[in-house]
Amino acid sequence: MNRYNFKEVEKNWQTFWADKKIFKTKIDQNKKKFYCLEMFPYPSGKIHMGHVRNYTIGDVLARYKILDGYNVLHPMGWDSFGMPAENAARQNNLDPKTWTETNIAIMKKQLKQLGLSIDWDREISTCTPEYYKHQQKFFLELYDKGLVYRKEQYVNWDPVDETVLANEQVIDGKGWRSGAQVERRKLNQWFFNISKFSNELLESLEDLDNWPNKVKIMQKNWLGKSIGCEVKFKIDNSNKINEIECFTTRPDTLFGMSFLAVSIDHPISKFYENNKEFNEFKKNCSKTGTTEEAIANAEKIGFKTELLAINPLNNQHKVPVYFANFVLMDYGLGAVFGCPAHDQRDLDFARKYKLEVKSVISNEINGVPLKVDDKAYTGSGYLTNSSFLNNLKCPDESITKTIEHLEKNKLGKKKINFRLKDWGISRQRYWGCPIPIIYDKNGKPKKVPNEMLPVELPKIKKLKATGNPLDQETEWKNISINNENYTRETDTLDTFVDSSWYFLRFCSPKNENYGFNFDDSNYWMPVDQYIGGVEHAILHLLYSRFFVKAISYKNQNFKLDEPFKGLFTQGMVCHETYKDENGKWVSPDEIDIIDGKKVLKKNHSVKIKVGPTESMSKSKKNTIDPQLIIDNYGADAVRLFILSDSPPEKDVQWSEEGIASAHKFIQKLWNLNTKITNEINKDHKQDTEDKISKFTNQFIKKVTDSLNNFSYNVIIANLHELYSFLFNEINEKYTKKTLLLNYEKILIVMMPIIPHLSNECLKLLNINKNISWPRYDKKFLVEQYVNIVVQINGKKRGLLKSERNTKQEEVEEMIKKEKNISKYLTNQKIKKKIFIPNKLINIIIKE
RNA sequence: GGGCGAAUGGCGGAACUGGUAGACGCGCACGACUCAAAAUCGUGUUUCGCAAGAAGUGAGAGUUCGAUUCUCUCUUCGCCCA
Repeated sequence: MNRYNFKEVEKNWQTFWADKKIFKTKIDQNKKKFYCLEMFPYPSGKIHMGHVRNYTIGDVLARYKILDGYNVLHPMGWDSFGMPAENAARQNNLDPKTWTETNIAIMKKQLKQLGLSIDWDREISTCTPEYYKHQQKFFLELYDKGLVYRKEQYVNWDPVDETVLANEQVIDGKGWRSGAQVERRKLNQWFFNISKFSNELLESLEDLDNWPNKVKIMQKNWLGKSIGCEVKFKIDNSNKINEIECFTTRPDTLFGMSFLAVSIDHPISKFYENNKEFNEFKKNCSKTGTTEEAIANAEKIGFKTELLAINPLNNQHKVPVYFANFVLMDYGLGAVFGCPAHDQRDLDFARKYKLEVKSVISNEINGVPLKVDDKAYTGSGYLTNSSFLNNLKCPDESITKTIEHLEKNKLGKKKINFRLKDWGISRQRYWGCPIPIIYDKNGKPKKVPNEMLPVELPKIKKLKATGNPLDQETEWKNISINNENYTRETDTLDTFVDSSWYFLRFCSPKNENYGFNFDDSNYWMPVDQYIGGVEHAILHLLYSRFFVKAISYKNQNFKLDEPFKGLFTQGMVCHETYKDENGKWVSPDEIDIIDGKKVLKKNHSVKIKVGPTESMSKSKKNTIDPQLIIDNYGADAVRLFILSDSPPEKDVQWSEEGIASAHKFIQKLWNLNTKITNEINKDHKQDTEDKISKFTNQFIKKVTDSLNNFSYNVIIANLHELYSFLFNEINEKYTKKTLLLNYEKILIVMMPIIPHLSNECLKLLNINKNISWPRYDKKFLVEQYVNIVVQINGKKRGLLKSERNTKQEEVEEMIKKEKNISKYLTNQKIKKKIFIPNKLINIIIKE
């Protein structure tokens, strides 16, 4: 028997698909469209197993939909701006562009080796001027719509590297590269007004039925809608400041108030500009990071002013006003009132500054206030100690009633607040999309004129270790328009902007005047199935959703509520971890297995400690290079294995045994094909048609159902069942016609999973007609004989094989004849019988 | 601290709207082929028990004729937010 030469076969098919442009897609109004998109990769060097899994899952779906008669858009591109290129450039003195392009070439070749059904004519790369030109136009479009603005914002500043750090680059308050203590510094930054759409972003989540609930909840929490109240507090003893307005979600605890806290950036801070101690305090505050977590975990500190605020509910009670580090200017109004008894943060603050702690909640009507020591009480109960609010059920009734009272007396108003902040898009980096803004000599920002777009990145010979690279390019930075001198904006856009609209670009990747063509986007959008890692559950997906809403905003030609109709988040690829005697990580390819024990390859006597299975990462050295696997086992084997062991949404454990077994199975299917081809050619006279047709139709149903549920691991199990059925069944039993008819369908069903082998087998059978997804015939799904479970008192006591639709009385007769079952019934009184046709009979007897 | 989810053999996992728990694969054991090994093929493989049988889906309760599936409490783990 000839061995399957996967190298040759896979290469031939990949060449055929590429040369004939089999997966090139055009608009076809007569066909239903299906837009299948996987999150595009960052070109970091070569593909990793995570990519293999992501793109295999997508490819199975795309190929299935093509066969099922859809017009499928399945594109691929490169998220090619970003820090790694800049870091690599700094370390090895390379041009980020060259570095990126080299990586793209390698990874594209690798993706092709996986046999993906990609329309490569639509390939895009976000770092090309052809792409980011349109992004700059979008920026200006949003600028015109009032959705872009500039303001001062705190950033993480690394004083040694003289650069701004992203939150994840700050480790324990220190810069990831320099190790210097990170400071908070204010910089002028550009923002997208995403918070304008907070409510829409929240509400249209409801319509996303094909999104994982988990992701929707994460987005909901991120948006963080809270219903509260803005309350005005009169200031008693100042002739400059009359009142301070606070936002609160718990106005009902006003009678427990013991201080007012405002942000150091609050407008009233201008009255303390010359106060030495206040400036000292401000400086202290800048030592904490900018993340919510850092602020939450930092010690709560305050600066006491001489001001006294009055409780608006009784106009009597006076409390001190503090500047505090835990109040942020961009949440609510930058001012809160503190009720220590019922808020942990306020309690910590009150204990530190020895402020009053007054409990205003009791667990019964007319009860005593709950005692609060070092834990604030935030649960439910009834208001007490609260004058006319006493005995209101809290939190629900008490909050509504308090707000009603405040509104009626013009002391405050109901306010819906979101946690979501505007999206800061300025990055002090080189390898990103330049912001198309220039400044006149007064520093006033102006749009770069349309005819001067794109603002291209200048070539930089050597990136300096410190500072903002574009800021140092004086020749590029200074320009003159109509004899007026201007300086360019030297920040680039957050790379999340690049990926917020690439799915639109795929609809018309070559469109010249605008990022996409409306006819194209109307046909293709929304993405029917988006597939990627759950790590993008919040930011990337939220930003993309915002972008689509922002483009639709005030737009006659383009209306789209949501970019991604369906979302699927796949799990990670994991592998065992290994350590040697010294506790150093060891990679899987440094390991041999001798007598079932894992030992170090170089020195067979050194035993390896096997650690837990964890997601593949370079730092733990437990990565497997897909290239080696493709070379040794072939793409079909890789696809088969990466889908086989776990459901796609869960983590999968990569194992050497697993991939080897997948590879063997490919060989077995090939041998089976040879065997079947021989039988077909023999064209036996007898025909047991029903058996194979029944199997084939059930197989089609199972696989089709599993494809629609993303139960791809079950499909692989079905393939194994298929193999053992055909291998044992086909000998000399079928006519050529029957065998061909069924086998052809089976091969088509296998195509999405293992396209190379299935196509090759079909070719050898000379089947060239139009291939389409087979329909199953329901008549073959109905079994003539069924197994009926016999239970006595709910316990299984036997199985009866009977004809379909056998009546209860007949089943009971059969039971009487079966000694093994009827023995349980002798001399017993039957209380009850439950009969489910074709399934089960349960006989209840008296104990 | 809050939210969400998960828990099934030695391992990964399957089980449609409550109706035969453990499909399929890995591993392991035995057998065939072989001088031998690899490869391949076959048989077996939840636990206890020689067997009949009994127990069994993280633990405990509940609903039901019947619960891996539904409800409640708890434990452990994972993810997200703080």
